[in-house]
Amino acid sequence: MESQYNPKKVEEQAQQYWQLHKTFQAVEDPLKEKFYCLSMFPYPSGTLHVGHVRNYTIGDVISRYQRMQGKNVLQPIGWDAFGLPAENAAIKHEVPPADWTYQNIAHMSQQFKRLGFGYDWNREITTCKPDYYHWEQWFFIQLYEKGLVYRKNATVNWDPVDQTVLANEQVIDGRGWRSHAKVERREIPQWFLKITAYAEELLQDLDKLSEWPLQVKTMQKNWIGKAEGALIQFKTTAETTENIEIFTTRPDTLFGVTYLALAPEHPVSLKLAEKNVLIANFLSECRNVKVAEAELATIEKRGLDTGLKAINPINQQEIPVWIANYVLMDYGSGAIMAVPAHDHRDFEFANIYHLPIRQVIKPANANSDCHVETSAFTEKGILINSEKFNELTYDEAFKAIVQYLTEKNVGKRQVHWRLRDWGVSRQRYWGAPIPMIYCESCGTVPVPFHELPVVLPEKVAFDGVGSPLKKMSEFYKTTCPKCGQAAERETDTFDTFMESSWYYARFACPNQSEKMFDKRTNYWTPVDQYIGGIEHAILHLLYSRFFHKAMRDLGLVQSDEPFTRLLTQGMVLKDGAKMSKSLGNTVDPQSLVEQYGADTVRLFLMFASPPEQSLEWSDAGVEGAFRFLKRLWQIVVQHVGQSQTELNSSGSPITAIQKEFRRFCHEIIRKVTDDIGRRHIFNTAIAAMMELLNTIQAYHCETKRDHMLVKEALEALLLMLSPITPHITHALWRILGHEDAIINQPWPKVDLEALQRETLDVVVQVNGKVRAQITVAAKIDNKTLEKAALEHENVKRHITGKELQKVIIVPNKLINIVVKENV
RNA sequence: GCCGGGAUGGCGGAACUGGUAGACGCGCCAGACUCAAAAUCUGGUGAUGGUGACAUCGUGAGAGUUCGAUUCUCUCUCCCGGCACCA
Repeated sequence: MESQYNPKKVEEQAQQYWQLHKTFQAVEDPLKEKFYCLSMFPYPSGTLHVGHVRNYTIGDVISRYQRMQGKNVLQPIGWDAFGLPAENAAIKHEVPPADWTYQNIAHMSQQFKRLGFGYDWNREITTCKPDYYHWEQWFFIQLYEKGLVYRKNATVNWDPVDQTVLANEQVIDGRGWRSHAKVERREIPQWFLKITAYAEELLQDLDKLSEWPLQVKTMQKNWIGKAEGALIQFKTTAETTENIEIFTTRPDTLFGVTYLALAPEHPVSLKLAEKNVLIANFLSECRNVKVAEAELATIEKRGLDTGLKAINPINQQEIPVWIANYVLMDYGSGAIMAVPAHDHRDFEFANIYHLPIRQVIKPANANSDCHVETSAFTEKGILINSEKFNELTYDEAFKAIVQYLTEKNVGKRQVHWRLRDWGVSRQRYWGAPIPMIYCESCGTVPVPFHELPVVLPEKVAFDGVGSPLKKMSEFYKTTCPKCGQAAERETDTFDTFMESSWYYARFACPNQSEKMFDKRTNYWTPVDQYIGGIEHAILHLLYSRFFHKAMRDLGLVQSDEPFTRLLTQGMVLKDGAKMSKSLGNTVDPQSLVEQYGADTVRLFLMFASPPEQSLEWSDAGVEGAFRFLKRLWQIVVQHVGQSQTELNSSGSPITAIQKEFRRFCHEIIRKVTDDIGRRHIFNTAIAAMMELLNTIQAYHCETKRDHMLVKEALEALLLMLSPITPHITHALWRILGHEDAIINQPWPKVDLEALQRETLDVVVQVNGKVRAQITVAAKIDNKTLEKAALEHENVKRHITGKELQKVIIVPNKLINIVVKENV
């Protein structure tokens, strides 16, 4: 027996045991309740960072806890291996993206293993390998054949010097990161998935996700953004341009419209620019803004009066038509009716260009502030200055005005979604090839299933100027599957969100080479517990939900939603900023593991803050976790070494101290079970276990019964600690004398009888301030309790000479005596 | 700008459903052990006043509801995440 805690040795031995016994190999067993626990798979960026360790420790703790509850647990791991950083590294180090990626995977796998996570490594997935993206390409074609895929123009950031498309991240202050040239918005044809076909279901089914954090559901709801509104036609005075159609959620403000505003990319804007140099110049200025909503929403509002006039269909008033840089082409029809009195953005714009502001809504109640001279009044209220619609409420006016417009055939009610279809084309090399062929005579033809996968060549020279695929005739030159004539492949690759939208289902059958999924997928899916960063609250989780529903409609999976329960971990920050390589504020978990061992690092990360909160990293405190484990080791070793002959045999009945010790021990089991099992809050569970160890340490062990009680407490402590620090508990369980490994033990049970107590400490307040604490019999009635409280010296001091108003009793906790000064 | 979240001792955090603010840990202070140091152990530790019992103040700022507010409502400040090509 080791008298000193040696983490390295202890951890190697435990890991060897798990490997030898294939402990974490998941086997489908219809007779056992399954539990699929998944942490979002990592991008193989090079080395693990603290955020990774936190994420995967949470998953491992939950997996091991569920295993102790008797579940058949699957916990897989894989690599989200396509992506931009590999291309950057390729340029920097002159190494093909594939080589760099595989090296990183090899290194990070070792780090994972050293941390002792209970993964089924047989199911490892690497998304940049053809056996994975084969089925992504296959699925894409399935969607294409179902009409859920189409091609249209979309705007990208164009670097005019490097002649390449830039990611938003690569545009810094409006300029390309390498060339420093001003980026331009440019339209190019791209492939889209019709996620909007599922908008309604994606919105409705949020209600089914009872075990998702409310904040994530709210964000998704707002992102999908179902808006009831109206589509309204405005005739223009020029005969050459067609009508301008706008979408609004506020048809009740139609009388307040003082101008129309078009997006710079609006067809009418483009048409006007053809004949007008000023407009053309303005449009080209608007092009120097990167493709990001945050960018458009924060730039200085600028506009140009086109000279064109439009007619308000409700009152035939003539209003000017402007082009404005704050109008989004992607939302609604790319044109808006501007109501400066009742919209913040229109108000700001109208003030800059001295456009009229006409109030048509007044507050419904007197409490609201409404001063349209100084700011827009955006609340829903009562109509004024709106002719026959005056005095109507929002709901009445909405109905009446839309009905009027419908009758005149110039408008109609319309449901509008903020959600846009998902553009999946990327003009990059390091991604899954889009399996499409362009034939001059047959048009666009999908690659036949038997020719899949379209394999991405890995041995490439990568210079960063455009995709190497566009220069590789051996890749893009092919023949048309329909007519057999020479044709060309699509050289764009998929958005990497494609790979991460279905990997969770593939983990059930990663070695299935004949089809995307098999019956094992139905056994394991949906994921019971999904864990990942809060930064994925919208995009990744929404895309996965969409894929799951689309897969269901193709008969590939059986459930409606991919992830039953979701835990969104907070960011790991250092010095108040997100830890990232670019900021140079990363902490290397590897050196901590070498210094203290994996258990200490795992324990510290789980103890430092609750999982959903952001974690401010500090080096201090790791030492404290290590001290706790050293102390645990010492106490177990001492307990085992305690000679039985030194102990008095205890024929006497159980003492009050022994009873209280056991009560405390079971109270802790109850709390830790609740914290880990229900609340998923590990820091408080660990705090409780630290209290238990403190209590065990302070307990004087004199009799054989004492020894038994301490043993019971230590065993419970090791079992409860084992999901968090699996290695040290593996060793100490053996030291306590157990033959079977702790990994096979069930979770400890609370003895409800042990929890019973005879006395209670009750707080006594006078007018809400704590004045005393009294110890009373647990079964005390309210009258006796009140009497005891009133008799306490300090309470008396605060109530004598005052009039007793009432007494409030919170059972088993608190009594508040409310008194009033006698006047 | 819009959507979502956060702010509690010197620091990380606790207080779960409106009921003792500061559990647990770090740090710090004192003591024990030691020739000495490290390690370890014991005690103390929100602020102010008081020998003490105790009292007053105190959860980003300001208001409100309540017998009672870190918790609920309103207004504001600062910080973090997302905004569709970072993953």
